[in-house]
Parts: sequence; C-alpha cells; structure tokens
Amino acid sequence: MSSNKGVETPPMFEEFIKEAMQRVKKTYPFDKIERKWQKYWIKKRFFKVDIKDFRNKYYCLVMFPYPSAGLHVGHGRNYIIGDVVARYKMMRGFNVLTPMGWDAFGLPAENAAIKDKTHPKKHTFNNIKTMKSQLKEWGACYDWSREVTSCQPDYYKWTQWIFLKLFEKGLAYRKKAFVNWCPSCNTTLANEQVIQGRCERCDTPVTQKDLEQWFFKITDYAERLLSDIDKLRNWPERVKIMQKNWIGKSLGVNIHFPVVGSDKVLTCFTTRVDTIFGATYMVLAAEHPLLEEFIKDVKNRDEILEFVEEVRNESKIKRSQLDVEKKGIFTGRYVINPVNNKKIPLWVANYVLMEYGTGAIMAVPAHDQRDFEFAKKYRLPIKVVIVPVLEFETFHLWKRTASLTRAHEDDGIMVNSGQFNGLSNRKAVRRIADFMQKNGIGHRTIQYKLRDWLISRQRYWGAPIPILYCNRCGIVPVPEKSLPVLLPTAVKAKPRGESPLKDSKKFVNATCPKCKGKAGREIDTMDTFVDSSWYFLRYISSRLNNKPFEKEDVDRWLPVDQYIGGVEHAILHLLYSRFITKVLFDSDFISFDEPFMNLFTQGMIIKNGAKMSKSKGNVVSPDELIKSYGADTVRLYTLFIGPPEKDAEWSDRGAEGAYRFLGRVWRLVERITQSLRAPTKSERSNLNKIASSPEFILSESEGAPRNDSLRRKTHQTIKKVTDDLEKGFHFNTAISAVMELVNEMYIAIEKKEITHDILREAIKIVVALLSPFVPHIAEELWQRLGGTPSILKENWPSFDKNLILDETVTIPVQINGKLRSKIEVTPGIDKEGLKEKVLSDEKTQNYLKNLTVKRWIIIPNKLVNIVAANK
RNA sequence: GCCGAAGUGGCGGAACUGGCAGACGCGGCGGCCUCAAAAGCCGUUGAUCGCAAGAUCAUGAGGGUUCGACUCCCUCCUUCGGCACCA
Repeated sequence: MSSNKGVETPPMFEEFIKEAMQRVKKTYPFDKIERKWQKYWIKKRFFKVDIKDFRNKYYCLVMFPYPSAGLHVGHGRNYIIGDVVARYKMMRGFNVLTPMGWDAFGLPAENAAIKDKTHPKKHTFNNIKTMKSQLKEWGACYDWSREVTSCQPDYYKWTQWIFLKLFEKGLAYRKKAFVNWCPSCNTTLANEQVIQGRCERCDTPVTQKDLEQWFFKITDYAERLLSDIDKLRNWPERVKIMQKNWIGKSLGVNIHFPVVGSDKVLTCFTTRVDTIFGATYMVLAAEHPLLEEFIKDVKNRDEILEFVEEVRNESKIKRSQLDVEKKGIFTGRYVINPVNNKKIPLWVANYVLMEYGTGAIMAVPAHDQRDFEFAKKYRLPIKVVIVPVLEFETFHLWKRTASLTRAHEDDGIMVNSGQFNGLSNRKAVRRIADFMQKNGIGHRTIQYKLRDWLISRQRYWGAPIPILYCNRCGIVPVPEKSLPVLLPTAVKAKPRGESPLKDSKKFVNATCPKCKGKAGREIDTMDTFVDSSWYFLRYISSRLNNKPFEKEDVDRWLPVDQYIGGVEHAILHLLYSRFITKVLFDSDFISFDEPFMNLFTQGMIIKNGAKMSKSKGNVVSPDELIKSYGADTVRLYTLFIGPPEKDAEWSDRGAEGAYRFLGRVWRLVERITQSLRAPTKSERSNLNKIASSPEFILSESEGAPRNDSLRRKTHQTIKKVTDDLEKGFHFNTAISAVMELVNEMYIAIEKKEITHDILREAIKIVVALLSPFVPHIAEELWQRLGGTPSILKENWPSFDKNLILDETVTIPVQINGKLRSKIEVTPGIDKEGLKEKVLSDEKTQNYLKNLTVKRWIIIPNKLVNIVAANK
C-alpha cells in the first residue's frame, strides 16, 4: 500500500495513525486509573468532613475562583498545591476540611451575558459546571457538600446581613463624595480597585465623580489592621509590607493657621513640623470646601474658579503622573504662621490632594522638592531652616538659599527657627510639637492613606444593598427577617451609569417597615469583594438557614490553618476579609479577630514570557495535556516546575519529563511485583529478551549481599520530603529527592546488589511519598503492591534515625580554600583522627610537599582546610 | 522617587545556620535494543587549556570581611512586583 503520487492521505487515516501513536507512546494506562480513583474517592467520601469532629482539625482553604470560561494550567497551580497540602495533612492524621465554592457575582459574567444576550446567571452556572469538572479531572478533591455560590440567595442573604450589621454599628454609611468612576464599566470603584489611575478590570483611566454612595468605614480599623499584621507570623513578608504601605500610617502634627481678615482657621497636616519656620506660603486643594468662601470678594474670582474647575476635571491618571506640571494661583488671601506670626500667602494648586490630610498644606520650598519646584516657578520665597551638619558652621545661609538647586530634605541642624536654632531637626520635631500643644497652635495626630471602602456599584450582577428610602423615615435598613432582598431576574443588565435595577418597578417600589408608607429601594448592588470577605465562615455552616454560620463551629475551625491563593489579592481581598472578621469579632459573632493565620501565595505560570491570556494566545489548557499524559503528569510537572511562590515558565517538554518519570515508577513496580511469583511459561518466553525478567530479580534476591546504602537512601528521602513539606512548600526539591531514590533503585537492580525486602520497602515508600503529588497512580500502585486502598488512610512514612546518617562520609580536603582531595571516613570521627587520615592521604601529601602548614581548620563531618604557605 | 523581591550552565532550577557550586529535570551528544521507528535503557554534558593525570576560570559588576563567600557587609548595574504630588 505504497502511497500514490498526488493522492493525499485521507484524514481518517491520519487520525488513526495519531491514535495509534498515542497508544504506543503511553507508558502506563493513566486514563483508566485516573477515572477509577476519582470515582473511588468520591464514593468513599474521604474529603467529607463532620464539622462536629474538630479534634485534630485542619482547615485548608484555597481562594475560591471566579467562574470564568475555563481554567488554564496557571490556575491549576493553586488547586494542585491546595490538594497536596490537604492530602499530606490527611496522611499525617489530621481531620482536613477542604471546601470549594464560587465567587459568582461580578462584571465579567455580566459583560459576557450582555454580549451573548443571555442572563449572567446562565453564564455563571455554565462556567461553574465546566470548572467543576476540570477540578475533578485534576484530581483535586473537596468537600462538595459545603459548596457555596455567592450569587445564590441562600448565600447573599447573609452578605446582606453583614451589611446590616455594619449599618447598625455605623460602619456602613452613605455620603456624597468625589469617587472613582470607571467610564467603561460604568460604575464606581473602591480605592483599592484603582491601579495606577486605571480600572483594575478594564484598564480604563479612572475619572472622579461627585456622587452619593455607600461606604464601609474601614478607616476605623486602620490601626488594628496595621498592628495585627504582627500576628500574621506565617504570611509572606511582601504581602505584609504591601498591606502596611496601603494602610500608610504617618505620625505628624495638625497645625492651625488663622486666616487674615476672617474668623476661619486653616488646619494642615505635616510630618515635618521641624520645618514650620520655613513655611513661606500655604496651598489648598482645588476641592477644599472653604475655598469658595475665601475668594468671594477677590477681584480675579472668576479666574480662580476657572482654574479650580480645570483641576477638578483632570482625570486621576493625569493628576497622578509624576511629570505633570505643577500649577497654581494666588487666592488673594493670607494666613498667619502661628509660630512667628508672619503673614504668608494662600494659594490653590493642582499638587495638593483633598483626600489626604486636611486638603491644605504648609509649603516649605527649602525642604520639600514639590514645594521647591512650585516656588521657583511662581517666584515665591525660599527660606532655609535646616542645614547639613557639616555645613552648619561654615556656610552662609543667604548664599546657600540663593544657590539651592533642589530642596534639602535630609536631616541637619536647625537655623532661622527662633528658640529651636542649633537643635538637630529630629529633636526639633518633638520640641516644636510639644511647644504647639502647649500653646494651642497645633496637636499631634496620625494620618492614614487608607480610605473608606466604597461598596456601591451601579451594576446588575451583584447583591442588592438592603436599604430603603422612605419619604418620612429617611434611610431605613431592610429588617433582618425580610432578607434576602432578591435580585430581580427580569432586568436588562446593560450598564448606563445608573443601576439597571431602577427599571424594575417591582423591585424599587416597597413598603417602609417603620411607617408602612411608600418607600424606594436602594438600586445599587454591592462590590463583589463584600461577597468574598466572609465566605470562609460560610463553609463551616453552608446549609444553615437561620444564621450565616454556627458560632460554636466557626470558633472551633477557624482561623484557617492554611490559606492558598494568588498574590494579586494581597491588598483587596485579604484586607477586606481581615476587616470584616474584626467587625464580626467586635460584635461577638466570632471569637477570633484574624481569619487566616498562614498564607501562601503562589507565583504565576507564564508562557513565552507573558502571563497566560486568551488575547495573547499563550494559554496552555489542561484538557489536552490530561488527555495525552494524564492528570498526575500535569500535577507533577506543575509542582516540579520551580519554587511555587515564584513565577515559572511553562514548558511542554518539561511536562513530558514528568510523564517519563511516572512511567519509570510504574515499570519499577511492575518489575518488583512480577518478581514475587515464578513466571508462567508464556511470560517466560515473552520476557526472556528483557533485562527485567522476573528470574532476574528472583535469582539475585536470595544470595545478594544486603545493600544498606539503598535503605539509607530510602530513609534519607523520607526525611528530605517530610522536611520540604513541613518547613515550606518545597515541592520541587521534594520531588527531585524521590527521583534520586528511584534512580538509585534502578542502579541497584542493574548491579544486582539488592535484596527483595529492601527493594519492597523502598518502592512502598516511593509510592507513599509521591501520593500527595500524584494521587491516582499512587493509589493504583499501592494496591498493586498489595496495600489496601486508600493510601490516604496510611500513615505518612516515618524514618529510622539510625539510617539517615551515611555509613561513611566523604570529607573534602582543601588547601588554602581550594579543593585538593577527598577522603572517606566514618561519620563520628574526631578532629585528631581526621587530621591523621588527611595526613596519610597521598594526594594531600603531594600538595603539602613544598608547603609549611600554618593552621588546621577542621569542621567535623564537613571539611578540612589546611592553611599553608610556601617554604 | 520610595518600598520589596530577584540576578547561578543552552533552559527550569539545587546548595540546611558561611564549608565539595551546578542536585533533579529539560535540551544536546554518543551508544544499546530494533529490519526500521516509537518507547525504553546505559553513558556523557559549565567554560578554557591539555593526549592524559590534571590545571585555570566561573554564581549580574566592582570592592571588603573570612582559613573559606552563591550565602555576610559596602557601592553600582539589570529585571520583576507594589506604592506614588500621601505633605
């Protein structure tokens, strides 16, 4: 059947070849095995937890996913790590809770639904179905009986309940303010959702809008959220630092400046009171509430207002650009510097923010670069009040001021500052603050960068805010018994800058629970980060109808023992969850005030140097890989790719390597199990070509010398893998340790230097150590080795302390720090013995021939270094 | 600009409190098996010099501490992440 010229191979045939190739390439029947054991785990309910049995509890939590169209191998990393931890802890005897759910409200589903002209709910549930089967295919196991879905009324009822609790405590409030607005998503955004002036979701530059909105008063918790970071011993340092920076605490002084010709006083915040004598003007933010009053009699009022309007309209991104030119205008007013009663001009400028401090600053151009640039531009006076220590005696101040090319922001000695002259500026900070407090000029205060959490969203797919507006009673919370406030289904979701819920008359028109009169419902929905800020509590009591959770159970199971997720949530989700936990703690709904004691953030998996994304076309789908290599291979490679906290580049070749290794383990077990019985005739004739014939092992297992080195290696591997898992998430090195052991087993068999009992011990341990990583093949091999399923019920292997030390150690011998020889000694050898050994070493003697030994550095069991000089 | 992390073979990465740099894997090269391939197995693989024994150089760059530095200290460069006119 030679191929004829010009005749193309029929596609059917190609398929056939491809399939045949697959079959040949397959080194073990992973597909059957994986299906078998996935069914088995579900049937036996290994992951189902009785919440009342909290002895030895271990709450292993993976950040619940947003239901998107499908998962790629990068997402998989998160679930695989979680699954490894859960399985390992089970083998260590813990009662492991590992739940899963869906962060199911949110914009992408809504946008996709608008595009497809379907309902976001349909979209969401389709995605959940897909992702759920993907998780199962990965072999990631959860207690599905606790599944939560945040867009379901039985869940968001309690999200609304949490809103009411915050409202009762005055922690949920409504105010009119300039808020972040994404013109593309047509909704407001929390401060945390603005990334470098752009929308976190769609990257559109964020603008400011003056709106009446709901906020959570997270700023009341700023101090506790900051100081309790110290409790989080096992959080990545970088996440803690990010949170600290986000909260942004500064100690300083509020100084009061009387306004000339007015009874008003302007207060400004500064961390540098030491520079107060150098304040040569004062600046207000364009949004400052007193500004209009101050300028009402000024000649160029219209000009100033025009400027203010211009600044207000600038987008946040434009205003935050570093190189944006500083602009300002004199208000015609003056204020009095309270420390020296000097009159200084009052300006308004684009470089002062209303959101931070008081929206007014004292400008010290000599010691603040921003003020310096502004003063140079508008020819405002620059007055030096701090000079570098070295220049204090020698430098003439007038000269220095004139020659100043940039602000002197560093420490130094006080000058031109009245009674404080000659002090170090650090000391002056304290002295001047004391002086101000005593004289009522100012007072010490603390500022945070953290802003209150804006939670209103003008979008459809979210939990309705449970609030009513009554003409008579004003703002009225929906009574608890009337929850949930159901999200109406028959609403066109299309965003237009106002919540689409407005269209549903049935939804909007309500009765006031207080006066029974007519009332309108709040039409905005809640930020989805509210949904995810408490889901870890709901898992404990996910089917409870009359309460969000059972306090007794939650108190027993939380804080979460291990939380695993992406670092992209370092601020948003993790900060909000900590906040809500503290609020619930303060109201005695729970007895702990930090939700997650141990946090692990895994790195991204990238492809071709970039984050996987559909638009870049570099997404690696697990489905294909699982089909050709099996889930265990995908799991093993994902864990082996590198340290899990770091980003890693995906390589298909690397995945093949993982597959080869599993094949090697598979064949190793085959050899060992086959060697247990005499081969049948047909086996004999089939196998006699192959080196691994059963006779091979049988014959050498009788008279072979006991090979302790493999036993040692086996026990050392147990120690290494256990340490790697206990001390951190060092999956990559744990796996390579097992690979080493497997390699040694092959070598031992090849050299016929092994007895069967040692080999059997080793292979059982290999399978057990691998089982958290590659559970399907491990279960199968365990069974084939005569173990009773499931391996999850086995104890994690323990090692024999006597076996982890090598029989002999190789000690490197250095001369002047350079490796010159190696000697074999017994481990416990003392210094003198070691020295003797080294001196009798031929190679070393050679090197020492022309040298005089000056010093011996002997580190027992480690190395010998001889310090020597030429004769 | 500030804060943080990281720079090690062709590649992903090892190296516990300062003690044999390059474990393990990928890729490459050579071989075995085979009619041939696939799969598998064995060997080899940092660079330079050398027939070889071996020598020299190598952990971003440059200094320093030390008997000894990937590891500690100083200066600098590069990459990534966070914050950013925060007073």
